Parts: sequence; C-alpha cells; structure tokens
Amino acid sequence: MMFIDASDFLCSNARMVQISPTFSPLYKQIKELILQALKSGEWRPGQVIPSEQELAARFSVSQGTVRKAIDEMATDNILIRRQGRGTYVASHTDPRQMFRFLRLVPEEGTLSHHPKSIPVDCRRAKAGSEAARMLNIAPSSPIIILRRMLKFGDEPIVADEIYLPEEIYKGLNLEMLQVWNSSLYSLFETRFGLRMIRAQERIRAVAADHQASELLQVPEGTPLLSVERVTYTYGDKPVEWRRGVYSTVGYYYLNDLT
Amino acid sequence: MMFIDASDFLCSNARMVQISPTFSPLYKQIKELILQALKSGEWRPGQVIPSEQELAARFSVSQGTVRKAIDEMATDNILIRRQGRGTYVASHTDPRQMFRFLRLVPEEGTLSHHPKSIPVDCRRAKAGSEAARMLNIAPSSPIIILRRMLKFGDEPIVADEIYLPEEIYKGLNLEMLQVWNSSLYSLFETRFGLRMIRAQERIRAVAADHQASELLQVPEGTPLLSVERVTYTYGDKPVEWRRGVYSTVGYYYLNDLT
DNA sequence: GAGTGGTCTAGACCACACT
DNA sequence: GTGTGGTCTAGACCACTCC
Repeated sequence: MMFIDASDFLCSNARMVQISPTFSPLYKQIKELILQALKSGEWRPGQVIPSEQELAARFSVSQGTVRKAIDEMATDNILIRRQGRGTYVASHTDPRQMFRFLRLVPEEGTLSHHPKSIPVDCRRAKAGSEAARMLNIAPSSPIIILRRMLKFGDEPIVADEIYLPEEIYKGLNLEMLQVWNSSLYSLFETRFGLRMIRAQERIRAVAADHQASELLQVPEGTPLLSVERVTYTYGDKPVEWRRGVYSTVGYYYLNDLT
Repeated sequence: MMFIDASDFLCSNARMVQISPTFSPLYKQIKELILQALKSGEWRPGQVIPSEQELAARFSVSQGTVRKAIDEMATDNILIRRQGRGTYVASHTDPRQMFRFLRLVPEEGTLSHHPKSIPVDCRRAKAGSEAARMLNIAPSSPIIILRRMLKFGDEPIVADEIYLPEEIYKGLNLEMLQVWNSSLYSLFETRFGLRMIRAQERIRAVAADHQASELLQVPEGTPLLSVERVTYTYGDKPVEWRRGVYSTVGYYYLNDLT
C-alpha cells in the first residue's frame, strides 16, 4: 500500500513496526488516505465512492481493513453506507442532514414547518480577537459577517450572527443568500465545497436586549438561550463561528446525552 | 449457540433464515444475551466480564462475532475495553464516568473544583401526571422526590428536583444522601444496582423565581437555564426524571454536535 | 510466559438494489 | 444476473498487562 509518511522503510509485510514513532494501524492510515481524497475533491458530497473491493485493491490491503476504515468514517457522519448501492460522501443537501446541528424543536408533537433561513445582511469586516481565536485565523484577517433569522412558519425563533473567514467563502453575498431557499450549509457545500463534520456549542441564558427583542418579537428582558457555535470541516478545521439567541417559548433545545 | 426465541428450528449452521420474522444478525443476538446477563446482575458494574474467547465458546459463535457485539456495547458506554486486561462493565464509580451527563463547565481559566452534590430534602409522594408520563409509570404511583443543589467550590450553580420511582429506590433517604460524598449516580449504582446508559435533556431559558433566586443566590428575574432530564437504564427503561435551573454566570452548557 | 484485547487477512455466503 | 455492502468464520500475529 501507499504510506503516508517517511517511515515507509520500517514496514514489512504491509505492517509498520512498533519502533516507528508515527506508527498507526493500517485501517487508520486508510482512513487518512480516504480523507485526503475527500479534501482534494476527488469524491464530492452526495457522490458514490469506489466499492470496498476497489479501494482494497487500490491501497493493497484486504477488504476487511477498508471496511473498518469506512465503518469509522460512517460513524463520524463523513460517509454513508447504503446496502446494495454503495458508499456515499455525506452531503448537507440530503434532507436528513439538512438541519443536523439544529437542536431546537417545537413543543408537543406539533407537526412543524421546516425552519426557514431569512438573511438580513452580509458585510465584509476584519476579524476581532474573539472571532480570530474561534476561527483559528490571524486577528484582522478579512471575514464576512452574516446576520440572519430562522423562522418556523411565521414565528421568528432564532436571530444569528455568523462569522466566516473570507478566504474560504470568497464571493458570498446577500443576493446569493436571498435566492437560496434551503439550509445555509447546503449553500456553503454547493458553492464552496465545504462539508461540516462536527460542531461545538456553548449555551447560556441571557435577557433579550433591544435588538433581540425586536428581531424575535418578544419583550425586552425575556430570557433567551444564547448559543455560540464553532463548526469544523475535515481535519477539525474551524470554518464557521456563529452566535445567536433562541426563543424558547413553544420550543426547546433537545439534547441526547450518551 | 443459544437463541433468544422460539424460531430456533429455523436455524442451520448457527444462522437464522430470512423467513423468520424475528431475524436479526447473530452479533445482535449476542448483544442481547450479554445485556440479559448484565440486567440479571451476573456481571456487576466495575467487574471484568469473561474474555472474548470464553464468550465465543459459551455462545458457540466465533470470536469475531462476540467482538462485534462487544464493540457496539463499548460504543454505547455499556462496556469498557482495556487492552491486555479484559472487558469491564462500565461503572459510575469510575472517576471519568462520574459526571458523564453534566454538561455545565466553568469558563476558561477557572481551574474548577469538582462539583459537589448537597441534598436538601427527600420525601415520599405520588406521581403527578407529568412525572408518571416521563417515568413511564402509572399516575399516583409512589415516588421519591429529592431536592438538592450542585456546588462548584462554594458557588451554588444548580438547583434540582429529582423524581424517582419508589419501587426502584426503596429505602433511599436523606441521611444516606448526606453521608455519600460522591456523585448521585454512583450512589444509585452502589445501593440499587442501577446503571444509567443514556439521558435526554430539554433546555429552555427562564427567569429566576423567588425560590431559585434564593438557592442560587442571584437576583429574582435573572435568566437561568431550565434543564429537564430523563435518564434511562438498560433496555431504554426510564428510571429518573429531574428538572432544575442552572446559573450561567461564569459557566456554560457545553454541547458537542456530531 | 500466559492471557487479554487489537489488527489483518482470506474466503464464504447473505441481503439488497439496480437493470 | 451482477455488483454492492453486511455477516460470519478461522487463523495468524501484534500490543499490552500482569505474574
């Protein structure tokens, strides 16, 4: 197989020896190789990747080893297995993945409308120290700040401010957002080839300030959830920071702890 | 192997045929058998279970099949594998598992104390309709209502009310709680053999009422997180319902989205 | 050294989807 | 029917822990 570092000469029989400081199991190396191919765009979101047999041949390992690599990547929501059809690159355009990170749900079994994203404005700016830290970029780097609302039916439930490194989202503008009638992440994926893998949220309770009270149409001082999110793409690279307030009248933040 | 239902005669070569309406892969049946053993108390939290080889022999399947069953149960935090030592039943007395479901963490910098549970009172009552629904028991069933606080160092951060089916927690009383100087779940495990597998939380923002403001030493009206939790044991059986308020000054609720 | 889980292989057969 | 992923087996060897 092809190895991913210089300790190639330490291998025998397609195995690395323990001495190597960069030793890792074969299936993890395969994972890394598949990840490279994804990053490079060789296989795009929504597409099928080669069959396990083909990948096994390509990497000169057994099918079982490829299988274990793919299993883990499927657990990580990077790939999706479909029996009889093949293995697909996960995509935000898949309806089931569309609002994967939105934990806010309506009370009762209320058969709800899908949430709808309403862009408010979109402007260029320089990263402040907090945004720079969260996005792991240099302070004062160019960024895009997007403000938007999320509505369930006619109710405004979320007001957001979203910080994006301009380098990654070159050309993003308000009109593009207004025309798009699906989730933000599906736009980012389609337009910039971005795939969100995981996110981390920090949640507090805050009182609605003037701006929030107007946007969410609640009295000033109403308790709201303050939700801050950093979102990561392949290789744990942060590519979005957002902070917003959620109204929790008739809605709640649902979290499964495992 | 031993099968778990009456369709035994449909098997050949240790495999069930597709015709059987209760067909499931062998490794899932093994999972179920291991779960039975756990429920029955054959292996207790913190103890080692038999080796993969022994289990394979016991169930007359290959080691690989047992391995796959154990793999999934390890992912579910039911078992814990330790290379070279064996496979253990997960336990709340393990320091790393102690506050597994507590998502509240101090803001950076703060080198935090471990949270400490302070029982306030513990009384018998009858389940109201909401508690009954959450705990999946009959309305008016006997329950225990426990009120307590959680402190980080000297700061009161969480005020809780915990609803427990009396049948499961027979003999629980205030003194027992006061004497115990570790997590609640480790007490429940040690005393009642209970093992919490997963939980679900519903989170809202609320204003501190009189009682909450006194307990948490914040002004009335302060925005707080309202957190409601249902906790499940083996087989998704609910065994605890709690609702409480979290102060989020200097602390936040941290959630990893995958 | 003995015993445990961890990795890797090779091969068989099953379940499912497309054509 | 053909090709895909899903299950199961058997056996080899590696890595870790404890005696």
